[in-house]
Amino acid sequence: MAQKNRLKYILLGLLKEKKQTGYDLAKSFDSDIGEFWNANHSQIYPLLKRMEQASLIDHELDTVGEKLEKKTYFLTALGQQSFEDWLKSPSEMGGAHDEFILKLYFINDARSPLLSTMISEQEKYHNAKLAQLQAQFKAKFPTDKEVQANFGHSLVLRHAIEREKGYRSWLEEINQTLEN
Amino acid sequence: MAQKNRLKYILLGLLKEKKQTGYDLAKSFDSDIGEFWNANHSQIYPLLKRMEQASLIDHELDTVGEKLEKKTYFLTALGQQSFEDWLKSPSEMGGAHDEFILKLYFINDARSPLLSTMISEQEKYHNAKLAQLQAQFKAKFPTDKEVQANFGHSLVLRHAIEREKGYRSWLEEINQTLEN
DNA sequence: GTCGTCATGTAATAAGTTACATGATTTG
DNA sequence: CAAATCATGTAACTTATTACATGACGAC
Repeated sequence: MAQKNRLKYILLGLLKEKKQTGYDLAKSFDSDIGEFWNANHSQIYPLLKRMEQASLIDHELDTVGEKLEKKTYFLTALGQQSFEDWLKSPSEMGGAHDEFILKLYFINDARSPLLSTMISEQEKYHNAKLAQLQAQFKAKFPTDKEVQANFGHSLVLRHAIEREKGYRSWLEEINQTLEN
Repeated sequence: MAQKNRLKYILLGLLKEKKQTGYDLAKSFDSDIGEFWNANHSQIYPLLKRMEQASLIDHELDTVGEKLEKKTYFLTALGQQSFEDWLKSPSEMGGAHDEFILKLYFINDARSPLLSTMISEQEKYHNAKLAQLQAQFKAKFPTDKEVQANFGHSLVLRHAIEREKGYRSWLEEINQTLEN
């Protein structure tokens, strides 16, 4: 995808919240934001360099132990501005990528023997996912105080939870249709 | 995305349903399947060539009018097999790309003045989208007969509809939270 | 002292977008 | 006869994945 460089803005956003290393940034995609975007360190490190050349970010060198140097990146004024501009720009829609749905699209016979295993595989996955997200929400937002302090984060998690609930009920609906 | 060549399987699936040209295939992404994947003709034409070299598909030349030649592609036995194998393989999860949610993630102050316009922009879009999808469903699947004949298609559309409903109620939920 | 994690990079390849380029046919 | 659509392709570029490569630090 030669897209609109969304990763750049994600990194700016993450760095705006807290100055951190490329390694830290890469880990961010393991939870929360990972529900809606992903990136590997091999994509992040070169991009950070380019962003620094573009004066969007800068870094300081911190030494851990004796030798290990790490680069802690932070936003410049230009980076701040660029990020705000992105937030204000209209959001582009679409881009859902779901391989299971892709497959379903091609199964036009409701009696296909493939359906039952495919669906139960999905149910298993999405049930686990839902449980995991709900646990995550409870852990991160136990009271309203945490929600207030991280409103955006909470909304995104809630969206992921709603998505999974919707997915699950859609799968159930399919099962019911199949039973008739 | 150096992914798992999902487009290849989509093209195989579409060609399995009906032999058609690259141009036709490109148009398929304007509706239905476009809810879950997209591709341009500039990606499709070269891929068709490679798929033909790999003996997954073959083509016949049809002449339209006096001069215009079009290549009508169809599956080979190998292509059939490759497609069936894909259907049977486990589906990989994740890959939702939603720029609006990405932005929300970074708006951690519930009082941000950006929120209201962003949300109403989204409501407008998703309401329109929902209406469009529902109209599409009614047009393509007016009775149970059509659903039976194109079960997979109907499920995918239903999923898109459920997705939009979920999105809408999530946005409403946000509005309610904001009013307090 | 080794195993897991921290930490940073590059290279090769694949996938996807945008722009360039051309020409025929159909519809109004 | 002009505009929309049909039809096919290439080129340049960006984005993303997988694999290769190295080494330090911390905990047990």
